[in-house]
Amino acid sequence: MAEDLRDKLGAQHLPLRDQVLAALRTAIIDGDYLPGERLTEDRLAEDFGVSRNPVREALRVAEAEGFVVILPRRGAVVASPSSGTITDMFAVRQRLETLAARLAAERATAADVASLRALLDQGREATQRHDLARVAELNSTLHLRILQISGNPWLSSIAKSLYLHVQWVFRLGAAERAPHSWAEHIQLVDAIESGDGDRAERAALDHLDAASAAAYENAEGGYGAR
Amino acid sequence: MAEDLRDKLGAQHLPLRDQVLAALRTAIIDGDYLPGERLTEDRLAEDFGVSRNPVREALRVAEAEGFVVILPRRGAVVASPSSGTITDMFAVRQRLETLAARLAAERATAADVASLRALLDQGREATQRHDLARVAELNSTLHLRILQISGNPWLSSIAKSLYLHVQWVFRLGAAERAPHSWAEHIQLVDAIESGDGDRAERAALDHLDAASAAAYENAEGGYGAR
DNA sequence: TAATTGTTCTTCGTATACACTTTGTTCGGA
DNA sequence: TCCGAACAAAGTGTATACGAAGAACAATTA
Repeated sequence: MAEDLRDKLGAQHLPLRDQVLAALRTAIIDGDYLPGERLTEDRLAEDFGVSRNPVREALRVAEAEGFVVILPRRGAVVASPSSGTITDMFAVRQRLETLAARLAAERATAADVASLRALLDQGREATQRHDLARVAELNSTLHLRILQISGNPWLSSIAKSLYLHVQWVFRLGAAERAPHSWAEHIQLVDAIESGDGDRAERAALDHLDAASAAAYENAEGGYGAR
Repeated sequence: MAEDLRDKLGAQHLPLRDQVLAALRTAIIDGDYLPGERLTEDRLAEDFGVSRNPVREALRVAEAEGFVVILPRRGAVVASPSSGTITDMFAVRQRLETLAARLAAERATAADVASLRALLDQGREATQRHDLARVAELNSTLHLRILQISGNPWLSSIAKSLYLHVQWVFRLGAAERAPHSWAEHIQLVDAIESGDGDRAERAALDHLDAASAAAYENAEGGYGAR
């Protein structure tokens, strides 16, 4: 990689607040900070080894993204995704990801399709190796890639954020449903390659239906306010 | 999300950062700060009469919302909505607002419908008085109200943010197309009242098509990168 | 027991300091 | 005149300290 060169030129010293935000997000998604848990500024500052300022800025963005709730004069707590919001999230995702699939089908170049197929291959391989973590990672990458191919930045950024939340909820509910979702992925990529928007949309819909059904199986008795 | 908690506890404080954020948003939407304009922290702090901290926190959120772009070590500039993003925004809005209309139709109570009708009446009245500002305001309120009735917080917050951006782009492109949009609004509310999701979705679609067509008429020669 | 008071924790906002980048300017030399 | 390097200015990024005020909880009192 030529990145070491750029590092030397000091081009991108990404601000502490962004590192903190990223760390905070993954900590929440990974369940290191559990829903309802209190996140005082001092504590986070200490956890991440920075001063309070970057922490505060990261918290504001995390609030805007829905990962934490900030109570005036009382500070931040990790948000509690209720089973209600799962339904809501999937309803929105359905509209958004079907659109993404359609746009991707209409705009995908040969190179785009090739990159999707490559991910599919890696996914099949990882599934055979029972490398669940890798499968989940590839799953994300595939979805994000489709969003990117759709070429609509709004769609992309909104769906990306939703997708993170879905991951979060999934992990809280323990199981990842990875194994059988790859068949649907193949359908989806086939449809995108065909350039048929309707077909791509239908494939995305099937995929989401299955995903939301799986989410509900996991969700039984998992969430609840506290 | 957890709004019920909120208004119970930290009643009516309204942190400065939120006031600054609101002021910043409206300043940008109203064109007081023009796209590409540089927003130094000191300047904003002075404009709003606060210190740098609240300003910084507001800026981070404004960045997450897409109103400003923050260049590392160089500060914030007002974002430049290009004509490309208008198409993208309307594509997403179409998916989202049709969903909102459907959900609203399925869930609206008699009181909900009444509040929509009240807005409609006020809108008709304001139109007769040629009070354009008021008409635009009622227009927003109506849409936001429908989102609220949909009962899906994700949908609501995402669409709300998109809606703000649409307003922004509209104002930059000068004209507001308020006058003839009320007929469509009436159709929409009628459909919601009927409880027929399909019909409501169709009405929302018609409305958006008209709006996006109007946006394009305005947009001709309006935007352009700088 | 119920109400009141006090203490403590923590956020919120202000102020200040300083390192480091980026940008703009000036000035000497070809 | 033009070029480039040294220098100065502006502004962000981060840390730290401090006072004010709200909220929670414990202690005290009626």
